[in-house]
Amino acid sequence: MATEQAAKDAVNPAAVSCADIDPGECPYYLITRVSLGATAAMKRGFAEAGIGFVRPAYLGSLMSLWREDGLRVIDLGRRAGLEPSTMTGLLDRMERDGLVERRPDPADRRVLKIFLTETGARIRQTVIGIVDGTLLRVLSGVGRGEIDTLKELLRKVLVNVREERVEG
Amino acid sequence: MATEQAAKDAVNPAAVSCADIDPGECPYYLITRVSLGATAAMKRGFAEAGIGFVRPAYLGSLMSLWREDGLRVIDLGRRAGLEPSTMTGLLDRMERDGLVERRPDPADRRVLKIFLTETGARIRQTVIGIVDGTLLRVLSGVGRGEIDTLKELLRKVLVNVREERVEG
DNA sequence: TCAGTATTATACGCATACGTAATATACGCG
DNA sequence: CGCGTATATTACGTATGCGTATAATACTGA
Repeated sequence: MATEQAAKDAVNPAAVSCADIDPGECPYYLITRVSLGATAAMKRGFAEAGIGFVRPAYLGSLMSLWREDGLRVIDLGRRAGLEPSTMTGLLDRMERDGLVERRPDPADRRVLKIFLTETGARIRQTVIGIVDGTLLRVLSGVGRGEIDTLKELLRKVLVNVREERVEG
Repeated sequence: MATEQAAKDAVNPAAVSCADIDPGECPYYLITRVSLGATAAMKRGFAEAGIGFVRPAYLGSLMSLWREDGLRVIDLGRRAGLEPSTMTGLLDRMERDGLVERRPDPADRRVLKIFLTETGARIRQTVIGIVDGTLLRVLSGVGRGEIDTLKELLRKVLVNVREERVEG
């Protein structure tokens, strides 16, 4: 029956409950610690490659700019998944570190367009290599199919948390 | 053959590469955004339940103290997965918000033991209910077996990033 | 005993992220 | 045209986390 199938596939409270208070069993604990640990691994990867001025937080913006240079602050934030107010400080640091520069848009004086510097453009392949290498290490022992599953599940959760935000 | 099996199970670079620069395909992007989104959802859950003074960052420490009250700062940090220097500020805020208190240990004057206040102990069931409820929403549409898979994969990754840290 | 080392917690500076408020500019409608 | 609204960005305060340095205390071996 459809009902039985639905019940079978439904979330089982026991599978997500943190009532027994074992961090290793709490998805929230796992996600946040993995996120912190992966960020630390990225930071170390950049430092060891001699480009410690590239911070993990820059990745979303750099990736977006490598794909399309000269984006507005707000569009860059949308693609990186960050609030506009977060972008200000981030871009301050990226500018300080010589990766991007802000240029006014003559067509709309409210707008600043973000452009890669020569350095920001040049490090592209190096950075991608470090990100991929770090992911290989962090995901070592996880099979290819499992990685696809992981990505699929995380994408689903990401949709849920974004809807949460909108509803509120 | 063992070799063929190993090759089959090995991480496929194509599965983790961020070279095509699509955030939705990059596990690092997914993990960090899900972590931020889940934390925001927890924060909202507490606020809506009228206990906004409970912050998501307190969860690891609260869970540990509900299990065993009177832990030292360093042991609390180990269980919550946080550095000692991070614990100082966290405990400052938890103390300010009336959830815990520091008490000297007569047996070792370097040590401060952390105890739940009456409030900190009383909110236990409420907090666990909100955490579980938030996880149910965030994981809605994800089947029970998938959640177990997700947890298993995250635990494996967590081990990897912790080894990374030690080796460095 | 006491000199050297280890442990515990904190202090401080920095990075990263959010929300709210303020500022400057653009746009739409009468 | 000009007024009210919308948009883009920044400013500011706060939370959360790390690393390094420091202070106080404990331990250990000669």
